[in-house]
Amino acid sequence: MGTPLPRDPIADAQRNWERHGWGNVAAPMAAITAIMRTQQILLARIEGALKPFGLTFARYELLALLSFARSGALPMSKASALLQVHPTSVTNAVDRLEKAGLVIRSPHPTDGRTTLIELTTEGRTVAKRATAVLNTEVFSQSGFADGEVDQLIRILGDFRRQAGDFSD
Amino acid sequence: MGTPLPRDPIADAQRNWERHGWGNVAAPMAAITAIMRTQQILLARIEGALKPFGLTFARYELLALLSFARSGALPMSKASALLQVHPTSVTNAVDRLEKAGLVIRSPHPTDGRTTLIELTTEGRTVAKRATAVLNTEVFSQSGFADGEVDQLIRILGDFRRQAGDFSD
DNA sequence: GCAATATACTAGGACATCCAAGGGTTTGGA
DNA sequence: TCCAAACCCTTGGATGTCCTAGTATATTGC
Repeated sequence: MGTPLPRDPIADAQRNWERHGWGNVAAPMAAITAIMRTQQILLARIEGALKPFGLTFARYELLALLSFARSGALPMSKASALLQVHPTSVTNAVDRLEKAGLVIRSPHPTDGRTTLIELTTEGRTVAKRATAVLNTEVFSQSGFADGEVDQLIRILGDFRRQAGDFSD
Repeated sequence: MGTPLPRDPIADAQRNWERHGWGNVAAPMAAITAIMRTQQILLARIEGALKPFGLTFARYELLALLSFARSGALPMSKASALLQVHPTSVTNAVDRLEKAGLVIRSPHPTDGRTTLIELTTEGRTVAKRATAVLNTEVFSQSGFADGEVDQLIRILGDFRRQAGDFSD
C-alpha cells in the first residue's frame, strides 16, 4: 500500500530461498505468496466498491447467495457450507445484515434446530445494486486477460477439488 | 468446514452470473472468487504448520524477512513496505514477537523517529526451523504441477505489477 | 532560525476468521 | 420408549487487517 517498490518482493524472496538451499521449493513458495498478495489486492478493490452500500465482502457474499436461492432463504448451516466459512462467521454476518435490515432470521418450519436467513425486499435491492457495481468496477476490469482467466479457473479449480472443496 | 460439496460452488456462482445477464464478467468473477478461496485453503495449511512454533503466518513472514536481512534488523517502516501490509499490522506482529522473545525493538542510531526490529538468537533459530517445516510440509506439496507454478508466478506477477506493487 | 511539512510509530475502534464450549433439538439404536 | 450421539446456532476469546487520529522526530523552505 504505498508507493510501488523498485523490485518485486516475492521474486526477491524466491531468490533468498534458492540462496539458502531451498531451491527445490522456491517456486511453489513464490506462487503461493503471490496468491496471498493477489487476494489482498483484490479484496481491497472489492471492499472499496462495496463500501458505499455499507457492505463488506463477507456480507455481500451472503446476500448474493440468498438472492440466488429460489425462495430467497437458506439455513445458516447451508450458507456456511456453500460459502465455505466457519458457522460463527455466518452468525456474525447475519447479525450485521439483520441490524441493517437486509435479512431476517426466521425459524425453520419443521426443524427446530435450524434458523433460516431470509432476504428482505431492501436486501434484494441492495444485493442487485451492489452486484452491478462490483461487476462493472471490479470484475470487468480485473486486469487478467481472457486466457489467463481460463487458466486460473482451471488451475485453481483442480487445486480446490484436490484440497477437498468439492467432489464434482 | 467439513465434507466436500457435491458440486463446485464457484462454478455454480459462475452459472448464476450468466443466467442473470452478467455473462461477460462471469469468468473473471469466478477466477477472482477462486483466488479468494485458494488463499483461504493455503493460509489454513500454513497456519497449521506454524502452530507448533506459536507462530502465525503474519509473524512468520516478519521473522523470515528479518532472517534474510544481513544485519538481522530492519526499521518497522521498511518491514511494512516489503511485506506490503499496514504499519499497524507490523506494530501488532512485533508486539507479539517481542513478547515471545523472538525479536526486540531498538532505537535507530541516527533517526529518532525510527524503531529497528532485531532478531534475537532464539528468533533466528525459530525462523530457521519454521521455514524448514513450512517448506517440507506445505510448499513441497502444494498440489500445483511445475508448469502450473510457472503460470501462476507469471500471471500473478503481471497482475501485481499492474496493480502497482512494484515497478521492476 | 523557525515555522510548515513529511515521516515513523502507536493507540483505539471496526470487522472478519477461527476455535472451544455450551444449550437446545433430532435422530436412531438398545 | 428413552437416552446417547449428532446436529445447529450462539457466545466468548484470540488474531489479524485496516482506518483514523495523535505524538514525536526530521527535513525543508522562507
